[in-house]
Amino acid sequence: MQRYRQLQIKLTPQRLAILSYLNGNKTHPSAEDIYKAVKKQFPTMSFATVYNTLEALKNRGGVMELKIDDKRKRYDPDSTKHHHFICTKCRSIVDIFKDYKLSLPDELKKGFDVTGNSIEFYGTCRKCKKGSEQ
Amino acid sequence: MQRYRQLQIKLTPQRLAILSYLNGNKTHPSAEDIYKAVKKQFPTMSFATVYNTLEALKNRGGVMELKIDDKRKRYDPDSTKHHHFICTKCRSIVDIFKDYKLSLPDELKKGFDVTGNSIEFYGTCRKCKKGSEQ
DNA sequence: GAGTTATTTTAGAATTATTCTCAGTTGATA
DNA sequence: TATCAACTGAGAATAATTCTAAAATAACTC
Repeated sequence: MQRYRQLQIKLTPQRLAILSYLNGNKTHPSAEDIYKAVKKQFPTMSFATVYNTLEALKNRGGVMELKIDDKRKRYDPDSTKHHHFICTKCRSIVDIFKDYKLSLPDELKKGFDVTGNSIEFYGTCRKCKKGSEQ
Repeated sequence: MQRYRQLQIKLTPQRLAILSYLNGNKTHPSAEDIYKAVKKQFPTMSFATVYNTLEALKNRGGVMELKIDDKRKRYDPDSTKHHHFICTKCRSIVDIFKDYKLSLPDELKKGFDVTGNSIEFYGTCRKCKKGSEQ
């Protein structure tokens, strides 16, 4: 919870429930996933609160917004630099921790400042591969 | 136009106008951009036609759907393998043609089949960099 | 611990991108 | 040039997200 104090946001019970749901969560949930989970504890929870909290966290680096799903935004509580593998069969998302050193092609090197990059791998995950081999 | 015949879709005047707008277009337009542009020639053009055509093209590899913009889908008529640079100041998107050989970290290598990857670079583009140096 | 205040919560409305519907039209093929 | 599956288009439907404004409250001060 120390971590949350550092966020410098008002710690309401609703926000703590959202933070606790996100903490260590590797499923890359959507706003709706979060809403549904937290609504169990706080039946009056509204989407506005979910989105407000996510916005506040985003601005403070407490969560990353992923544009991986073309239907809805997904959120990743791990804001340390990493990439993603997306299974094209089951749509699951796996974190990839590896520091790829990527530089722009020579003709763009001058003039462009690169501050970061994000890689998405596509393919078949372990589970789906096993499943199809049966 | 030879290229379009190969797509095996019915070539209606509306579709030809969309194809002609997309052909060589490096702006990564949204459905609305396409709609507005083509509506000039075909005032009765509807969004349904734009989306139908994009769907048909997508399925045949004639266009790529980009999840680069968190507000709306963007479309890229260049479906050859390439990556993108997104300027965090002016939001412009620049194509990056370079074949980065990326492999998963060792612990994921077995079990995962990678069929492709997509890289987004973030930073300041040439124009914005120049602008801020004035 | 009580008072103050700026921030947050919430229900519901509003907005926006995308998809759907279905009647009327048309490109492609024979 | 007739046929028909595929396409167009106006508008309605859907779904994710944002906005609104009144009531509630966390955090700060004394």
